[in-house]
Parts: sequence; structure tokens; C-alpha cells
Amino acid sequence: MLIALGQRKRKWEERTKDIEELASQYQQKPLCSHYRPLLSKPWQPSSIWKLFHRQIQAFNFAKNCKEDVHVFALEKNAENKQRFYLVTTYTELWFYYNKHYETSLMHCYEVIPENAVCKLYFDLEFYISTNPGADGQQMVAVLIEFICKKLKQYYGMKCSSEDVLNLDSSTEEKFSYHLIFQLHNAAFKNNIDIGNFLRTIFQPAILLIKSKDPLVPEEKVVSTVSQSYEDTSYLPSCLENQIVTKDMSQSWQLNSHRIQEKETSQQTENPNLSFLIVNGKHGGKQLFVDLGVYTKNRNFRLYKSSKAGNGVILDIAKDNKFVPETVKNTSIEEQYFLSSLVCNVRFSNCLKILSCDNLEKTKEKSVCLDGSLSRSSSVPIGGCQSSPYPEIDNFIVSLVSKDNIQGGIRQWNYFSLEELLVYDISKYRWCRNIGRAHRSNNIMIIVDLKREIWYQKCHDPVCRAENFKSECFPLPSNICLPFLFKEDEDYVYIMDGNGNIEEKANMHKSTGLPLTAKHEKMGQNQRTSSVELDDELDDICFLEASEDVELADAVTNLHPHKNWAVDEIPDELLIDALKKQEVDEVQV
DNA sequence: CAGCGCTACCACACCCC
DNA sequence: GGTGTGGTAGCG
Repeated sequence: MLIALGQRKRKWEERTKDIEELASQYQQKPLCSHYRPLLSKPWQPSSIWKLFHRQIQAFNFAKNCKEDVHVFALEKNAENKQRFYLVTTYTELWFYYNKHYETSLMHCYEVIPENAVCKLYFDLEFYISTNPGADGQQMVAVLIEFICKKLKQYYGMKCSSEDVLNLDSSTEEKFSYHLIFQLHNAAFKNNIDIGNFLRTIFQPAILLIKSKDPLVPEEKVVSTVSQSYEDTSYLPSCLENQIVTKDMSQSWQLNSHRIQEKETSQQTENPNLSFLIVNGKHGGKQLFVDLGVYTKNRNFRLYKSSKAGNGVILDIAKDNKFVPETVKNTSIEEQYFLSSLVCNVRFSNCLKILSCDNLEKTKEKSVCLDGSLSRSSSVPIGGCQSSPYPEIDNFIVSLVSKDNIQGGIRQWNYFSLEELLVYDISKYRWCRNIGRAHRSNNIMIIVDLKREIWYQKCHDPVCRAENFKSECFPLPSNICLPFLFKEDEDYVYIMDGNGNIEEKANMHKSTGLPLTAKHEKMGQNQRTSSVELDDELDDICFLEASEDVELADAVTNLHPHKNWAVDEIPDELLIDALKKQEVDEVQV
């Protein structure tokens, strides 16, 4: 007994000694002593890499992070499809992912947060055995052409197959594609709205499928296809005769009239949607486009990832025509990776947010943040629509309720990349640029959840031309995320050098030392976002995520045309800014 | 110790003709 | 027989 205890004690002492030795090594030779993500390449990893068992814990942690972090889901393996939730930045994920395809990161999914602005994306699939002769690539081409046409029709967006990233994950059994639209200066309000949009434009096909269901009475069925002018030779032989009657066509027109008040004149252009319909695995008709992927917090498989239990990765398809712009010091592969991320959408003044309410409500709207493009059919949303943060909404309403004017929130949009809430204000038009209210243009208030600040921007063309952005004001602490979300860190996992996930105490990733609250909050002043990858960034994007944020902001205000990283700002400018802003207790 | 968000489907209760 | 509700298996 005593001997065993003695052995245990010695083992424990050895282990403690090893850890202490390792810790002193890291202290002497820190891994990230000169980390300057905007300057040095190859860059070094930041410290944000945390795994959680529960999605909610991952989101709560991410919301308290100062970096551009995102939540990803990892499938463990084929036997155990249990999922973990990883919080990290795009850049850091790529850094490890790129090297560890065959480890824990091989089954990795982007979590598309509910309410987050995102790109138009598609999951396409059909079983090859039940669809003999179906030409998947040709069907994809027709689909893209159709979607581009509808984007033009509904939102005035111009795009072509060259703006669509085609990813292929097909097997001998199943044709499987992902499409990610890279629209210029436009994105959808959230993935629910994408679903609404697609259900609207695919409605004839959806109803046609339902009509094959004996439970649906035939007279309720509406469809399109008055003229079937398109080549259907790529269709599976079983679908060649799926042409719908003229009565159905009229029905669709009626129905469509209710859906889109202004579009009745265009109905004659409706193409044959039978290209959308395929045979299911066990018979029955289904859509080529999976409409089940537009739900809250949807997991969408990453470029180069495979499903657990199936070795087929999502790779650039042979027929892909999208080529990302090359960016200095980054590989084309990384650019493809960033393009494939559905939520990698950066806020800017000219970004058009596309939205679509669900079919029952039958309202269509498209709003441009710069106000320069006309809004389509719908009425503006009346009153105050609440965002996921009612406390912040209340604060915004209090900001725009002054001088006997009761302003309101016309609409809000959430950018998960930078954690920005962009509020379009109604009724209240006071602009800090001109020192009075605009006559006809509305203002917006941007809440930066990471920097815990808010500022005003403007829809007015003159203010826009100046790229006006007001001073930054601190958010009251009781509406900041750390206050609203108390993070749960009971279970923290890290990945070892081989990319394997191990359960660990709550440790600092680079040093292996226990992580203190201060480390957490400081985030080591590191920026690993795609900031340095995008030449056309809005000024708001450059100088953030640091302890010195206010100072950096002050410098930006003084020198709006320079874009410095926090640690690049010349000392004299910092001092100027200090004087101007009377910022205390800032370490230069 | 440990996934999440649906939808389709089923059983059952209640109501009306 | 029609309609509403609540629970859940199983899909994506």
C-alpha cells in the first residue's frame, strides 16, 4: 500500500516537474511573441480555439470574444456521429484545417447562425440509380440560369454562373453539389429568408410534387409551364412527360398574383420547372434542390470536408466557373475556402440586404443600406421589430427618441462576421454630420457588439459620399454581451499538434498555461480575421478587436484615409489622438 | 454525461352535421 | 368525418 502510494507520489512529482519545465520553456520562447497579423506572413496562430459539447455554450463564448470568431460543428467519426462545437476565426481554422484533413477536422460544418446575414447557398442532390440518364451538371447549369433570372426579376441583381462557386461531393450512388452564390454587394438577410425566396420561386414545382401525392386534391394544385420551351434532353427519362396542363398554369398565375402583386406581367416568362423534379431514393417525386437546409443554426459542410462515414469531400466541381480574386500572401485555396463560407459577408455601406417573408405573408422586400436603390413591392415594416437583443433595441429606441420625436427601428440586420447590428431608423433623422435632421433620408445606427460601441451612419447620398461615420460612443455595460451572456466554460477541449481533440483543463492554447479571465478578455490583441484579405473593406473593419480600440478609433477619426493596424499606428498620431479624445489609462 | 431543428406522422380529443 | 393538439421518430 505504502509502496504504491510512494510510486504514485513520485509519478505525480515527475508530471508536475515536466509541466513546470514546459511552462518555463514557453515563457522563455513564447510562440506568439511578435504576432502581427497584418504584417507578417506566414502568420502565427491566435489563441482562440475552443470546443464545446453544446452549441449554446459555443455561441455564448463566441459572443464574448473580441475576435471575428465563428461557430463550427465537428463530427467525431463514422461510428460516433456526436457533434462538437468549435469556436475559432476563419483564418485560424484554415491554418489547422489545411494541414489536418485526415484528423478531427475532416468532418467540419459551418454553423449558419439564426438571423445572420448570409450568402445564397444550395444543397443539390439526387440518387443516380432512380434517375437514369439525368445530367446533373446540365441541371445545375439550368438551375443557376433560373436563379440568376429570378434574382434579377425580384431584386434587380445581376449575376451569372461565374459568380457561383460549385462544390461537388458526388458518389457513384448520389449526385451531390453545393452552390454558393458570390453576389456583388448583396447578401440575404438570413437563411430563413433564402428558404422563403426559394419556396416562392419554386412554388409551381413544389405543388406539382404535392399533386402526385394522393392526399392533395387535384384542384388545389397550381403550376407553371404554359410553354415548355426549354431543352429537356438532360432530364431523366422518367420525367420526359411531366408537362403540366394549361389549367394549372392559370392557377399559378392567380396564385402568383397574390404572391407578387407587381409581377403578373412576367408570368408568361416562367420557364418549365420540371428540371427541378427528380425521383426519390424509394420512388416518389422530390426537388433537386434540398429545401430542408434553410433552418436555424443549420450546419453546412465546409469545403474539403466529408460526412462522417463517407470519405467524399466537397471539392471544386469540374463545372465551377467562379474564380476568387487573388490576394497577396494567401493561397488560392484559402480564397476558395473563404468564398465557400456562407456567413463570410462583411458589412459595408453599399451592401444590399435581400429579404423575403414567408409565402403566407406574401411580402417581398429588398432594402439597400445606401438607400439608392428603390425598394420593391412591400411596405416598410411598421413599428419596432425586435432583434435577438431586445435590451439593445430598447437602447436604440431611447437614442432616437428626443425633442418630441419618437423614432423607431424600421429594420435591423445582423452581421455575424463582425458582430454588428445595423439598425435602420424610422422617423428620427438627426444626423451628426450636418448637425440637423435630414429632410428625406433616414439614418442608421450601427452597434458593434465586440467593441461595445455604437455610431451613426447615414443614407443621405452626400453623407455617404463622404463615407461619414459619427464618433463612437460606448454602449451601456448592461446591454453589452458579456453582461447578457454569462459564458459556461465547464468543458473546454483543445486540439493537439496532430489535430486530435483532447479534453483539457481551461488552458491557454499557445502556452499551455491556465487561462485567466484577463487572457480571455484581452484575446492577446490579435486579429486573425479576413481583414487583411479584403482590399475593399469599410473603414470600420480595420481598427478593432483590441484593448486599444478607442485610441485606434480616435486616430481613424483624425486620419480617415489611413488604415493602420493597431500596432502600426505611429506614436505621434497616438499622442494626438490621446490629446483629442482625452483618453485615459491607455497603454501606448 | 454530452447535437440541433425541424417535419411528417400518429394517436387522441373534441366538435359538428 | 373533420379539425385541432401534443408527442415523437427520424431526417438533413
